[in-house]
Amino acid sequence: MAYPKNKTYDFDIEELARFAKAMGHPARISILRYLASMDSCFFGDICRELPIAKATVSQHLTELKNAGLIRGEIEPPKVRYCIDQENWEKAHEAFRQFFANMQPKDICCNPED
Amino acid sequence: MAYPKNKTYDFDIEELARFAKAMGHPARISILRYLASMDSCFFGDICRELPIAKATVSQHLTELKNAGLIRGEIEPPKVRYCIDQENWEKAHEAFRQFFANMQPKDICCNPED
DNA sequence: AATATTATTCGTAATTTTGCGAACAACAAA
DNA sequence: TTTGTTGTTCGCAAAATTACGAATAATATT
Repeated sequence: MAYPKNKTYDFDIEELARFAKAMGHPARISILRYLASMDSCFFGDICRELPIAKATVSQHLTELKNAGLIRGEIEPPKVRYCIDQENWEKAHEAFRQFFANMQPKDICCNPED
Repeated sequence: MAYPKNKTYDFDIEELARFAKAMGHPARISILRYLASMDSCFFGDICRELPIAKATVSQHLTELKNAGLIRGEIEPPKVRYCIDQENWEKAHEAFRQFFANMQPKDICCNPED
């Protein structure tokens, strides 16, 4: 049995999957892209960029925070959000390595194509 | 819940989210990494690498196929799987651009850190 | 024809995700 | 104190995800 059937995966794999999962929704990609294009902004600014209710935006922000990709700071009565630089770099590197792993090939599966 | 009809996102954003979502599970990351390390292999080989039932592996493979990241070819009585080179490159480029978009910053949200 | 191998599909269940409006909390302003 | 602004949380519902064993299909072997 090549892989012990104990239902776990290596840390690197779980970490990459966690980052990918956090990015696995267009609203969250939109949020990240928006935040990445500036220093920081308020919840209301993000909300105005998205075609969904504020309650839902708040939920997506929570998921991104839990994944470590963004941070939020209370500035009464507003909340300022920004990219979490450290984990953003971690994610960047994880994806970079993942794709770099691909070996060059001649032909795959389908020689007739 | 599939975004309500009048609430959509740009194609690029949806595409990146779709790739990310497909990568958002450790089993699928494992499969992709395994396939990326070789030319191609059979279902049984993939199955042996994972700590989950074959029915579940089959489901994950279907998701990766639907996302366009892999392909499967029947070679009775086996099925040969491989990375879909074209879409893999598309995904690679999409992630690369996404992370490249980040502007360099001095300090974010938390000057006291 | 009967049997073995390989992988998908079916049926089902538990959990998570996505979404919204309403209610709420915290603070500022009038 | 009352009102307004900002954003989170609550309560709920629909849909998707993840997982497994059993059944099935397709082919090769005996």
